[in-house]
Amino acid sequence: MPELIEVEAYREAADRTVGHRIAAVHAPDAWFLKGGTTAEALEILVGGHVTGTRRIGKLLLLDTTAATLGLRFGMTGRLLVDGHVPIEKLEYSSQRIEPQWIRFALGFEDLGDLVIVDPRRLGGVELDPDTSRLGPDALAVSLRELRARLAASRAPLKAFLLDQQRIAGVGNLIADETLWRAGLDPARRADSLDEEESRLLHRHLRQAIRTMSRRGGSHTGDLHVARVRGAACPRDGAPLLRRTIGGRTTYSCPVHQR
DNA sequence: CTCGACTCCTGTTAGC
DNA sequence: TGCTAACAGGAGTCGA
Repeated sequence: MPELIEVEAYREAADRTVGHRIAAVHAPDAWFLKGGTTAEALEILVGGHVTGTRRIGKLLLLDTTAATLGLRFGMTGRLLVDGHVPIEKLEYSSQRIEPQWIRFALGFEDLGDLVIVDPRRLGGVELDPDTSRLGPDALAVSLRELRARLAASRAPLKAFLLDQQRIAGVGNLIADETLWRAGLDPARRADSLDEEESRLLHRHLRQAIRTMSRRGGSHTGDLHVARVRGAACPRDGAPLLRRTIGGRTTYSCPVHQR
């Protein structure tokens, strides 16, 4: 699913639109418009041009001369820009691109469209979204800040990592892969980590994201092949635990994750 | 305030 | 073969 890794690929693709004039807005699905945004309100974008792109966690921001447009992809949202498909394979989503799954599009002068295809409609589009409640991006957070935030949370580690207000960009697959690599039990209270464990979490969060980015997506982790019922830990062969933590299916190794 | 439970969306897949 | 029900998770809301 689109986590930080996929959204960063989307952002790089969206960078093609910088400097191009917005000729049309296509918003056929009112459900997809969030935060009071309407198709009428989106018309203010027409005539302006894109000045830059940003990403905070899983939120992609298109800065334009008229307003900032926030794009969210939920679990099955894909971005197509000028005919390019940044992420070919999206875990848990269909490989096909059906016209009825087009939830939003921008038409550009001298460039193809920017299109959001989202079968399950869990993503959304919002004008000038509030970003003040998002935590630091998972790739940018410092060890000092991570440690401080861990110490302030009694939530299970897994829930801590999934909470976009604490750390932005981590979804279910990055969370499980990171904790598996770090050897930390997803059910551990966040504030129970000592300094060394905090360091491990910080290091493996960055390394896991970097490695999976290089491989091409959040589904390319070493744990991922074992994210099925009854599978064994790829590291030590122990039967993996399958639990619901933080409201999400969580796989972990009872032997090396403590 | 913090945290967990619940809800929404719908294509895919497992199972009868 | 054809159908149903479970499942997937990002994000917001609500209540203890």
